[in-house]
Amino acid sequence: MLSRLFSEVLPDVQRLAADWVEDNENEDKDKDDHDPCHLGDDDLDEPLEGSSRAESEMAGDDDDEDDDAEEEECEDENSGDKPKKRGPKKRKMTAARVERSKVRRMKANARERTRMHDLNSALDNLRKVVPCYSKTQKLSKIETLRLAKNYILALGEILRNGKRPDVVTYVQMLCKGLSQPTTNLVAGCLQLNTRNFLTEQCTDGARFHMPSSPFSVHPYSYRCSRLSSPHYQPGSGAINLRSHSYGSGYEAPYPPGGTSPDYSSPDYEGQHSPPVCLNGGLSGRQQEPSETDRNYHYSMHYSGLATSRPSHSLPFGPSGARSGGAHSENIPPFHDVHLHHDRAPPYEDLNAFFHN
DNA sequence: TAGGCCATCTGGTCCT
DNA sequence: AGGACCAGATGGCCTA
Repeated sequence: MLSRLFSEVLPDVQRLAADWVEDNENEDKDKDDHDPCHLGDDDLDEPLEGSSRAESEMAGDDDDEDDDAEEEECEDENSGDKPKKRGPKKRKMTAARVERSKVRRMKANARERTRMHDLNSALDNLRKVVPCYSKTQKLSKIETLRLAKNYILALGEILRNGKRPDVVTYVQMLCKGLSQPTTNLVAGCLQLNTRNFLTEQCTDGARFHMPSSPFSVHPYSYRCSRLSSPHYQPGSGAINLRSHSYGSGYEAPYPPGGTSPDYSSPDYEGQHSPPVCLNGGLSGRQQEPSETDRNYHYSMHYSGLATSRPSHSLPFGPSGARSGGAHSENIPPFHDVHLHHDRAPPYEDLNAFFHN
């Protein structure tokens, strides 16, 4: 791959290098006739000089002897009346050296690209395991990290308390510090009307009570691979998401404290069949849904999504209450308001969530 | 058009 | 010495 890249680019690099050297030499003649070994201010090769040989060998460079000869010549001229400078010798930028430098830089660039691709790949994997996964409308990197952090804290809080929070509490925990679009997205994924949600947040400060969710959705009624769990009673008070017109591109979060997605289960359709739908009121980096997406899109409407209230005004903003862990003093108490899930989640299930 | 997000390039630093 | 990692700069794309 790299070798192919080099073979494709090398001729251009050589040509560019030759041009560059030619230009440089012309400039040198204009302003530095007295110093044939002058290196311009834009001599970017200096810090990378150390690795030149290995890479020149890689590039099949045969000009090293010439380079050395030129260096010697250069040093001889320097050894005149000027005092000798310590440290590494300044080397003249020959065409071969410029070429090697560019090859080195290209290799470094390729590595950096690969590294960033790996990083992005890891971020994609993270997006798949945090709430609201979407193939078409990805969370930004920073929002993914924030949501992941909140998700971990929320799950930890559930573990600690042994109780499941109501959906509003859960969403609020997830949305701490998130941008407005992401907050909308998360709330939408939980099928929560964000108008109520946000109003509740802002009128009740860091502590809040359970609002009446317009959908009466229990947070643990998301698609769950372990519906056979004795603790789960499908269709009992919670929206059966399976009967929904899935496909907004969003993946609901796994039931917090409930069950883990069983990727091996045929029931679990992974990230490809999101459970809830939004109406496009998200203001984030949205892409036009594909025709396929539209087929199962927008079955719900969140009229309150386009609120102009900045996210940082929310009581759970970055400077506001924090959740989870030892810094949970502002965590609202969890409420169990749904009849069919009003018992603490079995810890086996919780553990299964982390070890699926 | 401004702002957000992203990919890429680049040079510096640190580590093995 | 070479690679990994990092942060700054830059330009493109998209959306409000």
